[in-house]
Amino acid sequence: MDTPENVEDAIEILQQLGLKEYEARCFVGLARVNTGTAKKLSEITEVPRTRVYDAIRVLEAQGLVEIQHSSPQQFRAVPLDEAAETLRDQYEERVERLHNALDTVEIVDEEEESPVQQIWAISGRDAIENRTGELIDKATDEIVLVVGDESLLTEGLVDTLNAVDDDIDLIVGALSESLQDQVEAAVPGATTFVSGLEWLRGEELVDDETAIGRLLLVNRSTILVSSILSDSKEEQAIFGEGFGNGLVVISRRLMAQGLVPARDPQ
Amino acid sequence: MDTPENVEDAIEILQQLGLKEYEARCFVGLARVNTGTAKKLSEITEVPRTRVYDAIRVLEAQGLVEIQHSSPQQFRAVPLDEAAETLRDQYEERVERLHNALDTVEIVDEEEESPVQQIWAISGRDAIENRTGELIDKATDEIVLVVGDESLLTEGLVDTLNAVDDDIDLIVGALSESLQDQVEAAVPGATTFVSGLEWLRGEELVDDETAIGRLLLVNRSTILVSSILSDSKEEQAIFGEGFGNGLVVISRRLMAQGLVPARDPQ
DNA sequence: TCTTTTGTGATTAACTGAGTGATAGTAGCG
DNA sequence: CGCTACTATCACTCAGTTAATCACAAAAGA
Repeated sequence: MDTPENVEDAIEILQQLGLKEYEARCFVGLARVNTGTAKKLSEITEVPRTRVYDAIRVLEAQGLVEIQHSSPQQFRAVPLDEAAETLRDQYEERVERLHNALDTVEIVDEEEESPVQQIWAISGRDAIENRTGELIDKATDEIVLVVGDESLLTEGLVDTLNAVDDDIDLIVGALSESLQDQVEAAVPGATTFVSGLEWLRGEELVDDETAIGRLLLVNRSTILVSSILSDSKEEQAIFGEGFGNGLVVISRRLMAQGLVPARDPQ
Repeated sequence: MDTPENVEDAIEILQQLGLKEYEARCFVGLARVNTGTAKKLSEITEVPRTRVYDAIRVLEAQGLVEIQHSSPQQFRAVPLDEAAETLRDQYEERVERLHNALDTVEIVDEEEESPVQQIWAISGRDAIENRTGELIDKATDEIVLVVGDESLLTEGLVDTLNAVDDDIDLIVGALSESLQDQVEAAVPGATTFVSGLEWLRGEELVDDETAIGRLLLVNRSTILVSSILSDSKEEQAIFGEGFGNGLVVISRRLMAQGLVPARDPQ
């Protein structure tokens, strides 16, 4: 009995959302019993009974739990949808306040530098997807995108691609035919092709623990390449701007090797 | 110089969003300078230089910062909108995973109890507003709402009220004429009135430090009363269901005293 | 009245994060 | 080259927080 898989998951997620361990355990406990006393909760959640009260109070203050002030006190969790909504509201408020606070100070000192060879690293699926979207939105001439994994072809990405202006060349590659089919179906406006990316093998650019993620070249001058660590599944990317950028050299090589149906190799 | 008002605010908010102090300081620092080295950041943010690297790495892993692996390393913050979007994505993912995890276990034991006199307490503006919305959505016959403060008449509440079915009596009271006017303008379908809520004075129900928040009676059987602590501005509510509920007795009293244009007192 | 349960507060232990110093690797410069 | 200054990483201390346990008073039930 006790602590099924998902219960532990839920507790962990709640902690990521900012709750303490006891608070998370108590909330999950309440989500399982509709209503309960400190004693009952303590038994279910393995939280010391005397600490349940504190945890519940915090949860109550956050609007996640209701308290019935009888003796013994009864507790119950707010319905999950409501709780999620409350957390979301809280989050949105904070982001907005952050936005306001930073907007008013971002005006700062500093003389400009003009570095030439900038290559930046970013991590995280969400961040990379957002950056991909930004770059696509800002394209004026040409977009070359190679998608390395099915899971990267998200709804958001598809929407972004379909919103691309007609007079921009949109070329989307895939690592397999099935992926290509998916791309073709989802993004009718794109020219698609299949690329094995064999050029990556035999190079020291990528080792066995790394799978190709995505590859984006915008206007021949901005490029983003990502990989997915096979163990952690985390996505990492490097990103370069400027025509003279070293990364762009790599992209030229891609062209030269016929990876991409280049139309005008310089 | 150093640490303008808003910078401190931003740092605090970022911490609420889950960042550590150093991480928050570094992010805000980067938001101010576009690009910087550890040394520069250390000067701006007052974070020990040797700790900047750790903080930045964490930020990078979360997709909030980009790193240029040169020597010296260069850091820069992801554009604010992008960062906010990334944080939002992260949040949504977590809530969804939480949803999934709890949905599959919420099926739990427990025999039912049938308590009669349940009065529950909930706290927090967002939570109470959500609960208010839920109750209004579920109304079938009558909604009586008294809004005690202008700040509570939020966009969300207005939308909820305007979505109420036509054949449900919707009666909205306000504490002042100006508030009433606002209500009338925002919710054309409602019958409005002004109530001074003087009945509260002279009772021991509310002390000087507490202002009336909202008062909601749905179908004559579910009631929610909230107050706003004048010092902390925190909203607290009590909430009762069931016709025989003691709170409903209070609502009858409201009716009897003509607070609400009752149509059928008993 | 007595016993059990319930709620609160105090106390300790374990941990995490803030702050500091030591050290190895890297640039620049004579 | 070889020096110095700087950069990046690591190891460590100290403080504040959180987890965990205990002691005790108030309340409930017998």
